[in-house]
Amino acid sequence: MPSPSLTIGQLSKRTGANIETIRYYERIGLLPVANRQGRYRSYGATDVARLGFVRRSRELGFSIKEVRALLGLAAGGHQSCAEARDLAAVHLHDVRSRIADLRRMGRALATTVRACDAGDDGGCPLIDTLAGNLKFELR
Amino acid sequence: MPSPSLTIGQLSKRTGANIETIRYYERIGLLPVANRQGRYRSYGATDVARLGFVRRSRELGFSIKEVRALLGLAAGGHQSCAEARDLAAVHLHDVRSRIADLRRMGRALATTVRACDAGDDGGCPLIDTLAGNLKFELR
DNA sequence: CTTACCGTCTGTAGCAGCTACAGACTCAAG
DNA sequence: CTTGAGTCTGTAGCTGCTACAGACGGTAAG
Repeated sequence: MPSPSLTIGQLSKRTGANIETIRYYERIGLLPVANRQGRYRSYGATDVARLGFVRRSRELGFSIKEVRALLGLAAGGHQSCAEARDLAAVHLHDVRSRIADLRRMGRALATTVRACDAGDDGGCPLIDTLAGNLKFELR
Repeated sequence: MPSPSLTIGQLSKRTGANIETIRYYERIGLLPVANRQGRYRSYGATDVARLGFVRRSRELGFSIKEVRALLGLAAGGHQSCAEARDLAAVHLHDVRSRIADLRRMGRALATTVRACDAGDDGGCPLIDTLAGNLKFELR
């Protein structure tokens, strides 16, 4: 049997991707220009798979550019795996440094919030910190 | 003595904020419209302080909107501290959930990268995962 | 005096990655 | 026949900058 054809709305529900996002992906060439049934876009199993790939990649934090590369590699053969691996490794490194940044922020925020809760002295610890009265160091 | 007046370039160096960013902040009303010496913007101690406040807030990950609020609260009196604290607490919560997201990504990435390194079977673990062949779960 | 160079000015456009319309259409149910 | 849901295209908006282009100002060397 031929793959059952989905409307954009059905594809959206099936993949969790927003309709506007799907059209956006088509516009930027991340998804191929969809087949039409009349004037409506019509999707099959391949489209579901490709969009799923994109969604999962995005959920792992890959940029659109990286997703493009991954899609290319997915189509390629054996040694594509090494390239994909490297792409992921670089991205992982990036994710880890973003975590480190956020943790630094989190620590500074927690410190000042706690100081505010203690509410001991005159002045607001948070605002004083932001104002540069370095009772609490930012980093 | 009057506060020594700085050019935008000097202010930029002193605060670490990019020149274009300073003008951008002025445009969006985060900084007041600067005084002029002739046609050039001229900054004093208050400006250095205010921009410093903004920069530190941004480094803690507060959005522009939140920075606006914090600036307002900084000008306010005693009970502003509670509001500022709450703002920071909400933001901290947000930071922590972003960390959690990133950690999830990081784990999934690390798993697949390791699987790629092991390089046992046919097929690329990373690409297979993205393709939805769930040998390795994403979350 | 001229030329060169630096800094500044305004205004606008671009980046990522969507999201949100407006206004027109198609199609099926009631 | 009408109504409502879904879809279509095209464009503009969001956040927080960053990057020009093209003009002007001030200083210093030749």
